[in-house]
Amino acid sequence: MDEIVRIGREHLAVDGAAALSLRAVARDLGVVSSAVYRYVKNRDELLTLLLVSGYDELGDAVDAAVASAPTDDYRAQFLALGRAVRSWALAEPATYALLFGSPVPGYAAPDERTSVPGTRVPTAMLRVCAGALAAGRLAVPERPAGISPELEVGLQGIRDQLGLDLPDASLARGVLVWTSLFGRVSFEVFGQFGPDAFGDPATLFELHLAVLADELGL
Amino acid sequence: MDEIVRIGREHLAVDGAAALSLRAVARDLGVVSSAVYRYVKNRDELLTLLLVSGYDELGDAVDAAVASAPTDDYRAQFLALGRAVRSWALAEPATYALLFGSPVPGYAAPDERTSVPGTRVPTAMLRVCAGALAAGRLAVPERPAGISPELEVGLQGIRDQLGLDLPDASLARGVLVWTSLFGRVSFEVFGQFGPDAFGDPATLFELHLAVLADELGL
DNA sequence: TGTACATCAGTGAACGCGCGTTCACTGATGTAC
DNA sequence: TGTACATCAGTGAACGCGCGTTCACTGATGTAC
Repeated sequence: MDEIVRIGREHLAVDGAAALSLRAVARDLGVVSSAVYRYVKNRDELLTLLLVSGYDELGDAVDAAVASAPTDDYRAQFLALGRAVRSWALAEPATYALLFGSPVPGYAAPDERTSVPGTRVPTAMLRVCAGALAAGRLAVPERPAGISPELEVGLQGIRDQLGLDLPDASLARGVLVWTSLFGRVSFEVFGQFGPDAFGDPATLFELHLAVLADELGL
Repeated sequence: MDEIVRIGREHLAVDGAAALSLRAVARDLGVVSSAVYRYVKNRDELLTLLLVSGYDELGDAVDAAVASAPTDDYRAQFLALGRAVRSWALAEPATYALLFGSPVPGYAAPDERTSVPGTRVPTAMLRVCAGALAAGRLAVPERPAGISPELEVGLQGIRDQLGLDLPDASLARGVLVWTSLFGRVSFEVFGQFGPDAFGDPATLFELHLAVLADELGL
């Protein structure tokens, strides 16, 4: 039942991921704790369910945002993506923390169930870049000198996995912009900016997003 | 006793911050659990102690790295800072997670004890920029159009607090680079890059750091 | 040099709590003939 | 239309666990005279 997932997500917000308790979910479900075991194998599986549900919700929000921008305006698509990430994170801070905060101790996400939904955002971002490249609208940075053979293989891995044909320099930039975006959002969501938060975080975010778009070559 | 802090940090590594237990620390200390209360008021205070100890260790590492770069090479100072952050994070992933991961549920860090050590890294970074500016070696970006009055006040707050005279455009960039650096490091430390990690994360980090230095105007 | 006393580190028992997980079970609902 | 049976959702008791925190206490160490 996705009632379990819904309530689980609520509990994430109150207790945090590490303290997520099957018993508490059962309580809110109005059911005895052992009943939950009919639907969920154990606590780890509940976490996995929440993880996947979160990744999918974020992925949907991002895809919708990108799709709502003009098809030939790649910079606008990236800006929409960035805003969607921030909005969703601020709306769902607890689930965001589960996905992008510190790992839950003692829990390892099963790759086979999380890796696809977990890469939807970077995939969408690089697809925007690939679209811009195809349209001759991507500024490809000069190839940096220090690319090692191992790194070349790694970047090729991304290309193969996504089926996108971006040059190494753009891919490397893409990874930096991806992590920068989430770093920027995490600091805001997790309160690292301190109590004042620079007065106007939304405006500051717009400034930052524009810099990231430049950096990507859009 | 800083024996408590030492053991507490070890436990962070095994159990994570949310599951940090006074009893477990006492056990490793070879002492009955109630004995710890002679030194620490309660669990929250232990967390605060660990937080401050972590911030200070990171701050020391960063300051030392910056100081070891040539005084007139501001870009080298920034690169040293970035490498120090990454090295320390990889060496102390659990403490790093306490400082920069998801907030511990039910625990709010007391501002009066954490705000000073907590701002050492961004302070050091902006000091490098200020040095470069004074030496005429900082490329100040064009002032972005969208700076709101509230944001202007917020940026002025940073200037006042740090006693550094950097233009708004550089400060805004500084905040982005700061969050980007930690975002990039967090993804690597928290395993968000997936099992392969792009083949050669150290080289990729160097590439990224160079881009961030450019972005800062160094 | 010796005695009286205060300080202090650590003890051990106890409190009440919530947790994950297992197990044999009840009773309602649906299906087959 | 009616009966027999299988399926299935949920029950409730129990297990053993570790936790934070309080409390009255012991015994060693240090200080004052």
